[in-house]
Amino acid sequence: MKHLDLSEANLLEPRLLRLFDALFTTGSVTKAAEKLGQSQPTISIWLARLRKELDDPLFIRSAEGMLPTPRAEALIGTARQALEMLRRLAELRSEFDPATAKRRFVICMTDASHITLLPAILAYVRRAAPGIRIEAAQIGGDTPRMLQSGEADLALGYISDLDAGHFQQALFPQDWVCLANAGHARIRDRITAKDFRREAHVLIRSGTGHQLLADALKEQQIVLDVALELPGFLGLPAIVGTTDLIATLPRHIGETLAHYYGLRVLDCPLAIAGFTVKQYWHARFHHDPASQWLRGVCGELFQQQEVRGLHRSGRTKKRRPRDFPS
Amino acid sequence: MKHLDLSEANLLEPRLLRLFDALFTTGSVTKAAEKLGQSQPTISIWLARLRKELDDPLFIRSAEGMLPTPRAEALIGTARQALEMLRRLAELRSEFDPATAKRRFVICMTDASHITLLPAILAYVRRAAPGIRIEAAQIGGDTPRMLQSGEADLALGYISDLDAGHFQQALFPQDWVCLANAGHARIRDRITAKDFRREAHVLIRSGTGHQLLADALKEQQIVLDVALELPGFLGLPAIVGTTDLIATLPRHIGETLAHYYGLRVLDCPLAIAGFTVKQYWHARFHHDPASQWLRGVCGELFQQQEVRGLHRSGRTKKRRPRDFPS
DNA sequence: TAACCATTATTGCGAAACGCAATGAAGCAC
DNA sequence: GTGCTTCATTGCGTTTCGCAATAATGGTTA
Repeated sequence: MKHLDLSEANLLEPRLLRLFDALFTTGSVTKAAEKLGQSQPTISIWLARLRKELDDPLFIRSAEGMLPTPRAEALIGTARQALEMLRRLAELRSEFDPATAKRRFVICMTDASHITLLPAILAYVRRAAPGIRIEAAQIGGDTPRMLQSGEADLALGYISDLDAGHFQQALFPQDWVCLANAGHARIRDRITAKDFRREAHVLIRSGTGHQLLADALKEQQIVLDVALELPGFLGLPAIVGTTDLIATLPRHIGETLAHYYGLRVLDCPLAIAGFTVKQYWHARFHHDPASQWLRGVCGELFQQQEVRGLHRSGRTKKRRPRDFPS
Repeated sequence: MKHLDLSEANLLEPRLLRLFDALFTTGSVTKAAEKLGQSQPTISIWLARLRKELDDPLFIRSAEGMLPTPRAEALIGTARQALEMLRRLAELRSEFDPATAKRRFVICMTDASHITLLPAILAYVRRAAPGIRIEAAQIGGDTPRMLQSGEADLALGYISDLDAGHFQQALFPQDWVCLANAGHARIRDRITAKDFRREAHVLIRSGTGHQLLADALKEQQIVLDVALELPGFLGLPAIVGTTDLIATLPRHIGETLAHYYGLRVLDCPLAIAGFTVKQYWHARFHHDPASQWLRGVCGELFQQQEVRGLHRSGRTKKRRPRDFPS
């Protein structure tokens, strides 16, 4: 053993504390052995070690049994306190009871999720965990750092190239749909590729899929007639519902908006890469009961059967990502 | 290992507490290893053990180093308290400062010692340990039990057949002298065996040596003219100083009384077994600093050069009595 | 005083645990 | 993809452990 700071040497091990307590209580090495589940010779050796470490005989043999010395009497109180502290440490459990807990969860998500996911989360939480508050934060380049630091508890959406130290769980896949005015003059039950090129369009310049749509258009050398670009989804339903403009969106947000605003949902004629909406959290919180509960809720609400399971981010080679190290 | 009460299992050893603290502080297994004086692989193994015992990863590797989990943050306070308690236990020293201590010492002794020993003890203690109170108790058959229980701290005198578990230290030897009136009509500078038989005597029916004197008289078939028997020493000087009675006493008490009351000290013509005055204490208190101080004082005051050393009571065979077991 | 009993202390040994050099794996920068 | 730092794992010599067997101790009894 390398050199130790002397003030750090010779702290009593729990078994010696237990011995001290048992011997003080019983006055017998034999009885203490029984109490501690060891043999009598073993306990005699432990006593020798305890005597050496405390530099005192501690207990003296007599007709009445092993009697404590003044030093044993002086130390027993502190020894028992130390034992109690160690027991407390062993017994401390992390628990999270949604019915009674009071705390705030910060969930990073896109604007679209405010419409597609947040209402269901909120409804669930208000019913099952009245003391819980939800805060939505913008998903973006800062999201991984926020997850690691604990500023954010969860991220919902699609994050490419997430670095190590995070877990992710697939919720549901996304392909693409077109929205049109229910009373559109030319587009009835389906939209052809020719229609798609001819009609005027409204685009959303934000959100996860925006870049995927742009990539697909470029790749297929299609130039759309973009009559309107919006920074978010706020005015979109009103625009599509009162004009003949076409909107191309991920299915989930598209079907949701169509449902609420009486719009028509059409299969998108353009081949656009799909993606999977996932939930992400940092490995620090993997075992945290509160974190486990929250992502359990989201899993229950949004996960489809065919995407069950979870993944650890980052490169992995031979071995599967571990629940935790060692 | 035999079956243990499950609630007693898995208390953290001090080295794991130290690791927890060091890792929380440094955020690095390598730095924690340096701090704890172990190699990095060793500390990594300890961390694995800590993780298993607390059922949590505790620290997650990141670019910023090893970051604590919520469970680590929840437990670190209690872990540090436990460490502090163990350090306090290790650092607790028994000390006794005569200049400041306030307590009572009970010393068992004979009546004679009230005259021969107690004044010197009292004078010393009042000067060197003003907060100390001395209580004299009667030495007798109950003395060993009182020493063991702590009711008495020390015994001064001669105890035959003291059982195991006690220490003893010789102070001074005792032989016998005769006291006579300084103006005695017939006894001048010496008393012959003939004088001894002819003269009238005063006897003390108590004290350590009384039985030894009786044994010697019986053994030598001498019948003394006992004009007076006293239960104690209280009236003895007045009797011897105003009559022609002879008193036969152990030398120390004899010379002390002669000095105070102007009596004549004569070598005793009768062969009486001598004995050694000792101090006795129980093994429970052997290392107690307060007990050590008190018997150091008595040793300093009363011990003569030729009787230095100490003995453990009770039968011993092959090995010398141990300072303490093991 | 010797024998006996219960309890504590010690010895010798097979088994278990430990610490670390060497090396693999992980995370990140270039 | 390479290189660097740090954490995790492996294999092995060394140390420590628990206990059966037994010695020693303290006290009682005949």
